Amino acid sequence: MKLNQATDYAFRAVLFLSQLPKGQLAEAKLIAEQEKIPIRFLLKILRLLTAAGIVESFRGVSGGYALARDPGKITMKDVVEAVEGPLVVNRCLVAPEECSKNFTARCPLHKALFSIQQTMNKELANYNFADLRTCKH
Amino acid sequence: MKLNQATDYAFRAVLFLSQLPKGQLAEAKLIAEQEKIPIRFLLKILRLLTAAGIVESFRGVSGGYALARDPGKITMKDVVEAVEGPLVVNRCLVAPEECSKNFTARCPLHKALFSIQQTMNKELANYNFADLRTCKH
DNA sequence: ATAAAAGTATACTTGGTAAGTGTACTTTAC
DNA sequence: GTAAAGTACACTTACCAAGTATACTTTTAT
Repeated sequence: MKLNQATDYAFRAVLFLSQLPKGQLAEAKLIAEQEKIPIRFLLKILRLLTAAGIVESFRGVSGGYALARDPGKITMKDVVEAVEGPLVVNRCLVAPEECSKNFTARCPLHKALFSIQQTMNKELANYNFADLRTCKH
Repeated sequence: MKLNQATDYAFRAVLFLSQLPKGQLAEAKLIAEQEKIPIRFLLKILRLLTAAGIVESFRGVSGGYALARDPGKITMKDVVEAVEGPLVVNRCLVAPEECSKNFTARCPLHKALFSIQQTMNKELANYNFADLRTCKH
């Protein structure tokens, strides 16, 4: 029940970009150094964030990365989903055939876990990077 | 960000025991069959639950397992912690030296993740097995 | 007393996945 | 046209989740 390391790095990278003046790019190398993230691993993560439309990448000399939209419009949930895919608290929630009892909707555990997952998603969606940047919350 | 399979099995085993008349034992073999859990794996999980004081074990012929206390006093959080240990949403929350920025308390991400973890714990503690047994919630 | 039915202890296996690397390629500014 | 950026994808390594094996102990019934 833990977020993975890539997600943690992604949080830091997005927070870093949130702190830049609007429109300014940062190269992967700079982010990696500042946030102490292995560069090649960061590049991979940045591609996930780009694919998800959270950051924008610019190739070529003096290229780099910037947020693709206002940091107030980027939540921790967005970042988690970009890196790990949708949150799944228990495999029975996504694969009923994995459920040893498989009567999904009638299983009280299933219902409880689903509700817990919803809470988790709501909570993650509560934090946006404009607030995080300025240490609100 | 997923609970592991052992925890899922533990939920089912505890729910099963919650449904027994008070004081009645069930052998591991019966639980395993009913809940479709590999027996040797279940035995291992039952030992964790026993060590945590959630179930009570009785050895010898006509031994078995029973809840160690009222199902209303056993929450999903208790079970998760018995099997996986305390919930840790991000490793920086438990190992500041793992945090690439390591100024723990001042890191806005740290604060956010900690608060999310707290919410998660509260939510898990909200579900007890007396309610789950009767499909409340 | 002893055999059978239960749980206990501990070590092992296996497969998958997290985390990180390597090599080769493409785009763009100068 | 070359150097500085990002891209693509394959590979490695190590750990850990999930499950299995072997040997042991406790208890009850006969």
